[in-house]
Amino acid sequence: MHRELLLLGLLRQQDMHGYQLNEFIDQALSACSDLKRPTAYFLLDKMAAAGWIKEKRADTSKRPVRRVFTLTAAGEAAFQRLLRENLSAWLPATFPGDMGLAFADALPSTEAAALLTERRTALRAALEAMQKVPDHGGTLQWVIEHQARHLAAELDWLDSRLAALQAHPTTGKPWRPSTSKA
Amino acid sequence: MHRELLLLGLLRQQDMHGYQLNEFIDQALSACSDLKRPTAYFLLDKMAAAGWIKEKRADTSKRPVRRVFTLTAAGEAAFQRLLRENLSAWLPATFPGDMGLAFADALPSTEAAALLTERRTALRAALEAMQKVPDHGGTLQWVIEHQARHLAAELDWLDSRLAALQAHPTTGKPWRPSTSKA
DNA sequence: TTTTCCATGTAACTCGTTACATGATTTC
DNA sequence: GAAATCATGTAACGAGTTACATGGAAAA
Repeated sequence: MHRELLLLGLLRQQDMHGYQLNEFIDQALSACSDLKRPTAYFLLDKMAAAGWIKEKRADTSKRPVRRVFTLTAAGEAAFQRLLRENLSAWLPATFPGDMGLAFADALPSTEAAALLTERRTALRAALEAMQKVPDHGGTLQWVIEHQARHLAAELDWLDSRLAALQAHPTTGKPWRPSTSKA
Repeated sequence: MHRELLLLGLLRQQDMHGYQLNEFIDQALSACSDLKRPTAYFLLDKMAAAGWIKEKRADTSKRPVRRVFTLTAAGEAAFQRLLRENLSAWLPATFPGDMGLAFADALPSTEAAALLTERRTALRAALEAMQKVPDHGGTLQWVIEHQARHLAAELDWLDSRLAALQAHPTTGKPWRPSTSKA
């Protein structure tokens, strides 16, 4: 649903064609969405069929004939609905890196520490990259701040883990999946 | 990849059949994975075909004939590889709730505040639910702590946003997607 | 005896991605 | 004239989910 919200939100502010949308998402919104080109075209077609947006073919002087999309009244209504839905709900983030953590005690703690240090390096790089994203103002900036907070929390957590690993290296005694009945 | 890691990790500690795996994941690991039943069966078949696990049909006294899975040497190697891969990399979390934030300035700030307050309530509920998850010990506990930290950071951030919204209610001037060329 | 639990599976579908294909236009 | 850019699309695939189907055993 949040992909539709993204496209509607952009088109609401300004008529755009597909290529333009993709470019902007890639550049300015890479932190906040990973929408791919074919997916965007697919969704645009779908929303056009649903009557949320309408397209007009423009600029015959330009070759592949740009399809410029405009929000309809129905599209504006859908945007309002999706926006409220998204803002009011809390959707938990998923951390793919957690799976490794759960089984980290399968390794000697020195090796776990070494691997997590690698992870820390990658994390720092991501943090620095984020600080170079240009400010687009408005609540778009909220997203950047939001992510920055989480990255900071992540770094904190990693450091505390690493410190604990070095303070008292555990001897790798893994937990066991204790189901109620053996 | 992290789904395979999960199944391998569990089977490494103890032979189990599909139903058992699903049950455990649902109960103890709901915070850390959303692996569904049919997906688990599918992956088990795939990993059996790849030679990572082997099944033995057990307990003829019980009806649907349990398929008990055991890790092979190749499976152990795969587990080691996947674990190291996962621990050493940093995979960014995705926040589906961010999309609404980006367009929050489409609403009057009082309404945005009201909606975010709803979100806050849901978040608090999630936090309390997490504190009731039983302790399974080992680094499985790391996952719980990790998520708890992020939930706390999220709550912090939400509160700071809400405070800011109430301090100086903005007048809804949305940002615009400024591509380099108009 | 009827319901619930155990334990399996499969078919159809959605969503999203990768990779490929086209063709004109500006730039070197 | 070759290469990069603009702008579109499509085909094929993969992963994952929903919903459905089966049947015996234990419990009510």
